[in-house]
Amino acid sequence: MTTEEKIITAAEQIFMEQGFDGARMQAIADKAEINKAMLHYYFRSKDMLFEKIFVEKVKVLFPAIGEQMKQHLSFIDKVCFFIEQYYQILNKYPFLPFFVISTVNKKDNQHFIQKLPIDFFKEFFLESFFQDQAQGKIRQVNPFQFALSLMGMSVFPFLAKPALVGITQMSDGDFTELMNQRVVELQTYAKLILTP
Amino acid sequence: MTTEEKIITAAEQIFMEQGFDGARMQAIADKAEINKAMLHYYFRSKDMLFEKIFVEKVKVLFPAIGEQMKQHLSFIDKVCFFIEQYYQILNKYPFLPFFVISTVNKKDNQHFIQKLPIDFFKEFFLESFFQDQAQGKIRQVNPFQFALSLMGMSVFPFLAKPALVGITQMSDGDFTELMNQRVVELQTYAKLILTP
DNA sequence: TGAAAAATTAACCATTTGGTTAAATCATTT
DNA sequence: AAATGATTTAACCAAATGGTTAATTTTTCA
Repeated sequence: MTTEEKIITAAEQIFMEQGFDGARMQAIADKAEINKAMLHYYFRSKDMLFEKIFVEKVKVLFPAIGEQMKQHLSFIDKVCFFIEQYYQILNKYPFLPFFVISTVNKKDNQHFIQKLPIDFFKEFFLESFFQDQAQGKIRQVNPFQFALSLMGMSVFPFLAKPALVGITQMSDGDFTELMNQRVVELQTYAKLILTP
Repeated sequence: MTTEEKIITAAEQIFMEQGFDGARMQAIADKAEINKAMLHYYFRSKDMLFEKIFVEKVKVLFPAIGEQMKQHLSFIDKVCFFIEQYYQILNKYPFLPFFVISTVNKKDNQHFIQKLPIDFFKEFFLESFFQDQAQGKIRQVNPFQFALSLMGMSVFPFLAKPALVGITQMSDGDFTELMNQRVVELQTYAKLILTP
């Protein structure tokens, strides 16, 4: 493992746990087991290190599942496929949604918003939606509202995970189990909402 | 306006915008137009000031709409009423969900999790759910999953507001308009999901 | 092998930050 | 008005933080 990789791995953890403001360069250095000066040697500044991590992580959260989506013909199929794929990612990186949301929610972070890769929304979601709706294959719902709902339902348990786990006393395994059940539950909801 | 009120008002804004770590005591003092020492005179420390704000704001986000809910007989009615009431609160305090989520998501904040008033979930949500489900008035969905979905659909647009506004170039008025439309959209979704 | 380049370290620095303090001002009561 | 207590201020402080630097070690390669 190179020093650069050690730094990135450590920075990911610290930034995800503590956020940009809460993260300390020394803490990253400690976790990476390197001298603090190396952080600046490789990434110049805290801002640049953070941006590196953010850009990388955002690619994971807005994945390139567009290609695979083409296989699924109807809009409803696409949505169900999305839920399934997305929960694999979320289960793997449960802190990602909060990391992205909290970065984007800070003032003067318009800069990071532009970095969000959202093309696939127009390309696969909207296009397919209107096509199927014109054919009467899905109900007259507002596609934008539906997209927000789909994202919200998917992502919210992960945003609220610490609260959920804290309140219900469930283990990490319990949570994963709940999220696995959730895939088919959300697919059912989507079908109920969309099927005319 | 007393000094204490000035402080609270200023602290609310700064903490909501910047989070605990990002907030500066000096910034709060400046916004309140008072001397920084007053903050400690009235609230002792940054932690105690923050806690004061958090506890207060959390009461707003988990409102006492339980009483009014009794009027609504069926579970579906209750859910629709909840959506309507909740969006009034969210439109008024759009940054609250992020504030609470981001506080709770930080390590070592188990302490704040205990402060979340969630009794009304068991009291009004679960109880009514099982009652109506036993009578076959609602579909066989998992109440916990449904609650998570309902919260997620409701709250997510506000969590993602900066990104949404940034990407779509919509104005604040556009956003509010979208959220107003959203009330009936979500009520429709809830009915479609729950009605057998 | 040996010199140049890259990587690493320890010590250091300027600034910021939450918090304190002692003195000053204002309000209240007698 | 004088004494008392509450409120407010400016100056200050120690600790922490992001960042730098000069020297040292390791790697590269002619």
